[in-house]
Amino acid sequence: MPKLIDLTERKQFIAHATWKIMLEQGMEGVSARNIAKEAGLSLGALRYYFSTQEELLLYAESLVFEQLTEKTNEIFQEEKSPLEKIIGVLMIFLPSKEDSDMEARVRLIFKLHGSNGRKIYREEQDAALQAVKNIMSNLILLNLLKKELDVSLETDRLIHLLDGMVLDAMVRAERTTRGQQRKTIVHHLNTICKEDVGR
Amino acid sequence: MPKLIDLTERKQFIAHATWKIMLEQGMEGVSARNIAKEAGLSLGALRYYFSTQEELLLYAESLVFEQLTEKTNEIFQEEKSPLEKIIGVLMIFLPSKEDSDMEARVRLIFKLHGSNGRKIYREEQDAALQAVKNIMSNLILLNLLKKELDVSLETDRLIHLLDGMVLDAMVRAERTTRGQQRKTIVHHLNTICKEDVGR
DNA sequence: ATCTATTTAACACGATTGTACCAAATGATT
DNA sequence: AATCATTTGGTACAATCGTGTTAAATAGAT
Repeated sequence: MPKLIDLTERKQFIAHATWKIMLEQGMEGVSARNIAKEAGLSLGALRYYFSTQEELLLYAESLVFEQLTEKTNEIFQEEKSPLEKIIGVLMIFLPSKEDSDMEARVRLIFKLHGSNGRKIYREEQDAALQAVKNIMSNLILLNLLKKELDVSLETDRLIHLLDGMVLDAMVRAERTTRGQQRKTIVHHLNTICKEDVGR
Repeated sequence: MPKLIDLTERKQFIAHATWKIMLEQGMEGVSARNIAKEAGLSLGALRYYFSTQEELLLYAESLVFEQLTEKTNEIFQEEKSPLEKIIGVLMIFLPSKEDSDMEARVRLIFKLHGSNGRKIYREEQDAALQAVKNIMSNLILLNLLKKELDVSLETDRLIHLLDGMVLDAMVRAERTTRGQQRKTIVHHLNTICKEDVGR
């Protein structure tokens, strides 16, 4: 009796429409009507999947984490050198005009949005922070990190650099290229690693 | 016949009320009524100083630049070592729970807000970017910068680090201390400077 | 064909939005 | 004391907001 519509697939579709509005109009534009229009649904249909706006936003935010984490895991499973994997993972969180994925941009909007109101920032829900922590652990295990470094300080510095680059890419969309981003990342890794990071 | 109310002082007061709302409720909370209530004014009074909401926002944004630039100039005129000045300037752009100034936080909100719609990001209106550029110039003139470095890349890396730290301070307000911020800044400067940066 | 879960459409409600207009109040100048 | 530009408070409007309710339409399983 259930219809053939995959419920989670539909919810994801709506969440993606929400992301698009967040990117084009900011949080001010996130209204049930705007989202319904963007998704090509009626108000009632939207309300069928998400009974309240807060529920929709929570889902849209958790989906960012899920998709970014999945991308990260995929890269880690590829067959490359450890450093190439690390670079690849970091690039996931950097948006550019060359790729149309929204996760990286939306992550930053949600991160800043959390600073308002009473909603608290949950570190374990920040895919980028978790990825950076993993990367730092790997660098230690591989004995690639310069010995005298303060690991927690370097972790912070890397996540801050990442967030700053995302903000820059969003603000200067057309002027930022993937190559420049990679160059910056590689250079930063070189300053904290013993051996020369590839390329 | 003009009344004794200083017009620009009044406009600044309203702009500061706007900042407060931006910090507490985000851009979604920025409405004429909210601002009027926060400033203790009536709708009509608010409209007397700013005939339109866009005009108010433009003024509030330009005021961020003005006040941050003024703070920067003040530090540069103090009698300290060049490196202490540089550190002091960078700290201006880092908010913390210890200081109640809003400029640094509001700057980031405006910067991200500019990514929506067709409003373009103007580099020369980003007080932090201008400060970092000045700092890099000074480092070169003082011959403190490591020679092999790519200056424009290091400029980017520093502004990105700064923006990332601001975002972090806003999101993890209570957990970030001024000392940690200074430590991070000093460490980063040490990685790009020849001599040891003080303290 | 019938049943049932899913999906859509349409409308109503109170609240809030930006903008606008106007009468009253204010205070320095005459 | 009289004058008048400046400043303020109050009200009004059309539009949009989130939410809720209702009935109709749809489509797959039986």
